[in-house]
Amino acid sequence: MSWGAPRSYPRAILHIDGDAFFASCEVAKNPTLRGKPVITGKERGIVSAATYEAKARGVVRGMELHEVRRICPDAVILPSDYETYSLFSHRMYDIVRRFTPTVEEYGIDECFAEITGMRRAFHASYPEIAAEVKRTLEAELGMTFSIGLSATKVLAKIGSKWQKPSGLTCIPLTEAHAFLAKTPAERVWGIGPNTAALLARYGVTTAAALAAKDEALVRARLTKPVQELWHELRGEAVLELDTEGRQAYQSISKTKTFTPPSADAAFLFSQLSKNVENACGKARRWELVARRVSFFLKTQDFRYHSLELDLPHPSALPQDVLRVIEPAFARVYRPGVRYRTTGVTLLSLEARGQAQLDLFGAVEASARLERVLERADAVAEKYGKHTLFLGSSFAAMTRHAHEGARAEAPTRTRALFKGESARRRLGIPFLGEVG
DNA sequence: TCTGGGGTCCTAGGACCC
DNA sequence: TCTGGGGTCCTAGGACCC
Repeated sequence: MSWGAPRSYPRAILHIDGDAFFASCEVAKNPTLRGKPVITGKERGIVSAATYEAKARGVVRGMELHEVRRICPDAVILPSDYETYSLFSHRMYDIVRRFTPTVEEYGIDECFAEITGMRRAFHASYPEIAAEVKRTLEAELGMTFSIGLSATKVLAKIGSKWQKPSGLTCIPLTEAHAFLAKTPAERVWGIGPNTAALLARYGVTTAAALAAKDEALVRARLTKPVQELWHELRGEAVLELDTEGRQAYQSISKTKTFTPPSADAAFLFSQLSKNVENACGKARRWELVARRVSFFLKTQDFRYHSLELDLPHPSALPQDVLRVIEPAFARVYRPGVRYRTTGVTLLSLEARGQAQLDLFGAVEASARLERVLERADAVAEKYGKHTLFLGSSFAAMTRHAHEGARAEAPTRTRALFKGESARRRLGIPFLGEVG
């Protein structure tokens, strides 16, 4: 800024981050846990979140639970309770919105908030407002938060990470350089391992070095996301807060990793079929239909092989999606190659009601199926998710199925019903009879 | 964190079309 | 038919985030 010294806060943006959020929610929910090493993730067998008491004993994210029990025998290990975490998350957003309407919900445990121009209203400086937000959150939610205050989102993010837990780090532009000099490039929001490696080739290993780079070089050699970071690190806000929240999903995906990896076509297709069923179920819950679908197989060495396809008409029915994937499967699958993960993504989503009619009545035919699926969804809700599934998903539902399954082209999608008595009671036909 | 699941956005190159 | 240039659209894959 050649025209003068930078103002401390041309914009005032907070980044607010819940400390050890899932574990903290458990403590807030059950105060007798306070002060104890508490861990969530029991259902996965690895640590999802750990309180600072647990971290002090050497527990880290991703650690296996038997290891946790060895190094910290008195750890309280709990299953994840996402409904509670989501509730606390919304309470956090609502509290912050009492201070400013400009709040971006970003992840379950964090948000951005802009308080530019609000000093007069609060009769307080920006750091004082930030401190009051922090105090209020902690008093009302019973957990601690780490907050960063600066002129851009990227700088505020650096601030909230600066001191954890329960930190309040203010980075006025007049002092930004000292912070950036101590921030490794790869710790900047938006710089991952690949970009960090690229920057290192230009001699850039700290945030300060990136901010100091010549604009011409940045424009010519670096990607748009990095160019935006360059502006943000220099105190020029180019990433605006998104206060709209999620209007709709851009895509819905379901993936599954299995061990050991498999080269069995029938098994892999049945995994994809299950992915399709799950993704379609989510789409129907959101009353969305997809125009396109992509699926992938991931090899043992983490290479993706994928294909993106049009659906004949917008749909959230697994049968419609599988009819498109089935003939394309062979274009992706290579015999003899072992795959570790399958995945399906529904794309070009739109609200269910606005699906256009096509000339051949496919929509009407689907509508009949849809009614059946609605009943099936009701069964799932009542009796559990795996009561009812497509015949093509069968191998995936059966333990060790791939060891015995034959590697031949997947058969037509046919329904299979496990809970015969429940089916009769609810008057649900076999899916295959209807399709 | 040698690697789980669910997302978003960007980009390079090919196809297609004047 | 060859040559050239340039635009748009599509898609596979990359990169990053929580």
